[in-house]
Amino acid sequence: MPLLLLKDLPRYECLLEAAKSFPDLDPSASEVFLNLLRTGDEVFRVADHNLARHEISQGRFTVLMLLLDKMENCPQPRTPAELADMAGVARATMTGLIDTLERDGLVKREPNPEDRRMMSVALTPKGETLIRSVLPDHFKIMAALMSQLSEAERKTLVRLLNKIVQQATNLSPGTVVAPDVATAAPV
Amino acid sequence: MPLLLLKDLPRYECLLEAAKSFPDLDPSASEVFLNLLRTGDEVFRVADHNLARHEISQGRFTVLMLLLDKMENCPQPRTPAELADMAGVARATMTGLIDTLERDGLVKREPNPEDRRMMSVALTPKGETLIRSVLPDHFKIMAALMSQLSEAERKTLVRLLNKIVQQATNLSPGTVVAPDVATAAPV
DNA sequence: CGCTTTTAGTTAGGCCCCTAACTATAGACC
DNA sequence: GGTCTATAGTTAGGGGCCTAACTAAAAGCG
Repeated sequence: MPLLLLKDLPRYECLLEAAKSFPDLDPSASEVFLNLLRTGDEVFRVADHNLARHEISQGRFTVLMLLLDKMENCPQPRTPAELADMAGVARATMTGLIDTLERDGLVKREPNPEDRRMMSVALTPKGETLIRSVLPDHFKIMAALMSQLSEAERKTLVRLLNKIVQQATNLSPGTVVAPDVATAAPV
Repeated sequence: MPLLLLKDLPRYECLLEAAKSFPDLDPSASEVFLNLLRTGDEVFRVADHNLARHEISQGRFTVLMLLLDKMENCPQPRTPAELADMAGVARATMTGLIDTLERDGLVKREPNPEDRRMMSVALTPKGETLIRSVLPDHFKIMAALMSQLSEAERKTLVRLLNKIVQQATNLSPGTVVAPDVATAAPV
């Protein structure tokens, strides 16, 4: 839904050509980058389109999934802050999500009597019914999307993706990618 | 920036456990799915964070890149409709992007004298200066993100991603993933 | 106890993204 | 020529995402 990046990926030859005028451009790295964003976007759209048939978005789906406590063995978030952390969004974003979910009667907020700063969020019966009705199709979608990959290929893919995530988290705190970035001329 | 999906990915064992109560759940497929979205999101954030230092977003960056005609050999979009198609967004979205880019003096709209329904969009000198100032860092970011992958791994990754994209585009038109989807009980 | 810092959550404002509906022009066909 | 359809672009309205600023409660500390 979100990404917006070159639906028609530039041809690889074009990247190689462009590399001549941009010394920093690494053609194969750019190719992976673009394909990764594009694939993520495409997969996201397919899953989201299915969820939309049940009138919920990815964000709402994620919140409901996190609150579904019948998933044994998984730690159970209860507060907006925990939900935001696990979903990887800002707390203000989670406030908005819970607002609309509560408006639609899918979750319920209750104040925590022990710490009056905190809220406790829980699924309503209606919310649980909805999320359970969506899950089978969602699982089928995921299985269908990956159906062309062997088990070995899936393992390889996850391993390579994790290498990138690792690198991304290394890069994200400082965000300084090269010495000259800090001293680059202001625009 | 956009995705929102389980920053802390559920443990694989948890998926296996959950598979017992959800027959449609394919654990390895779900694992790939979640890792793919998470990696795409993480990579997107890193790139976006860098672009933000130059006061532009991914969407704006993409539009400016598409308009930068010094990339030889690449077809040159000129109208909002072409830009929208190549960027993979709705035309209304492109209208909004061009609105803000024009407001900031980075692009310019001009009516097409031959077909008065059409507009022609072009970079201003200010826009070209900006995009050129951003590119070196952006290329470095992409290279850094992929620096842990060998050339062979990059090829493998692109190949596997393309398998998924292929499957996603197969699935997207009909979106019916299994026979019982159409006949599922309404919620 | 009172003051400061920290933490939970919300509010305010903005951008990106969508679909649906609308305006205006162009093209096709009688 | 006049209508009917198709196309380009915009507008309207909504959701999700963000950061920054705010309120309220808790916790640390003299």
